[in-house]
Amino acid sequence: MAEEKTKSEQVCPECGSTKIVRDFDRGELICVTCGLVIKDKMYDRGPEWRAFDSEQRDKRGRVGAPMTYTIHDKGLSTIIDWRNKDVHGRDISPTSRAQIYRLRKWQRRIRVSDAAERNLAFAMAELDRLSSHLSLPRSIREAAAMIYRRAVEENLIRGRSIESVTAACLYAACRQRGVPRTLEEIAEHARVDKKEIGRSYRFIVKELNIRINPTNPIDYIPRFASELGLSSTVQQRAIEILEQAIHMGLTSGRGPMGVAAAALYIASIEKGERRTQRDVSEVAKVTEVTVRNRYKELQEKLDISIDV
DNA sequence: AAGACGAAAGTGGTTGA
DNA sequence: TCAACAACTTTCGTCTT
Repeated sequence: MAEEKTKSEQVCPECGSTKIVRDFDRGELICVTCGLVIKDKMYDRGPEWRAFDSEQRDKRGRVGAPMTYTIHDKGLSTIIDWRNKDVHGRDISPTSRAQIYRLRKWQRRIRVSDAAERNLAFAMAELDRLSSHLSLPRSIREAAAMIYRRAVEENLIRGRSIESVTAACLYAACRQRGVPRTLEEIAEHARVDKKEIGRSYRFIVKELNIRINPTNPIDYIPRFASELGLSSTVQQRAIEILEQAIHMGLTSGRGPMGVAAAALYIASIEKGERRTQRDVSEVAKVTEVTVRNRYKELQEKLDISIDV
């Protein structure tokens, strides 16, 4: 996983350090000194052009998914009808008739590629919208776009909505790069439900032979920890616990988010920054019961005792 | 009163015949 | 295609702090 990092001018609220890097892969700002995740929302704001006066601004003021692309042709394409008559109803001479035939032929071709283009344009816009809402870095978008194009080439879109497929591609890209975004989070911003996205996802992954590693619970730790306002000490400990758990095979078959939540819960108590099961379960999007079951399990198998 | 606990029944997805 | 299955959820009553 490539980690692009650049300096920024921000000051860490935790330790006052100015050594803050931007992790584009995860869409997070991270303090190097104390490990605090400062902000995990890096929205892609606005367009890439600059406007130098108000007239230009008005002309270029559209940002986001161009919804009109969904409407067939926007009514702009030329129509050459099948009759060999000109606008006055007179017959067309044989010489120009041949020309008209050629025109018809090309028009048919153009219309087809037009539809494909429109499809792609809509899909890309949707991809941009989604990844921006989810604060995903460019690299993920590119990866998702690549997958989408392959899906189009292999005719995998037929029978599925563009929206569900784009969401599925995005999720696949996230999984591939180990960037922690859950299917649920993607579904929140997509206009399709989770089930539908999941179905498209499985289909595409299978058909395109995309190799995907099982989700690593450790990937979730920084994000969950920062949402819970936990220190880097706790994070470290949680990761330690998870490494042991993975080593002992306690994570296979378990939902990665449940395990991550449990590890954080234990770590938070150990380090005297206790969070309730409910708080932890909320950010991990699992139930308290699951957190309980997982943490009991970890506690037993790893021989961790918590004195309260 | 809030948090933690655990039992029991229900849900959606995977697997193997 | 169907049934068995494990993980997870929902719900709810009880105990603890």
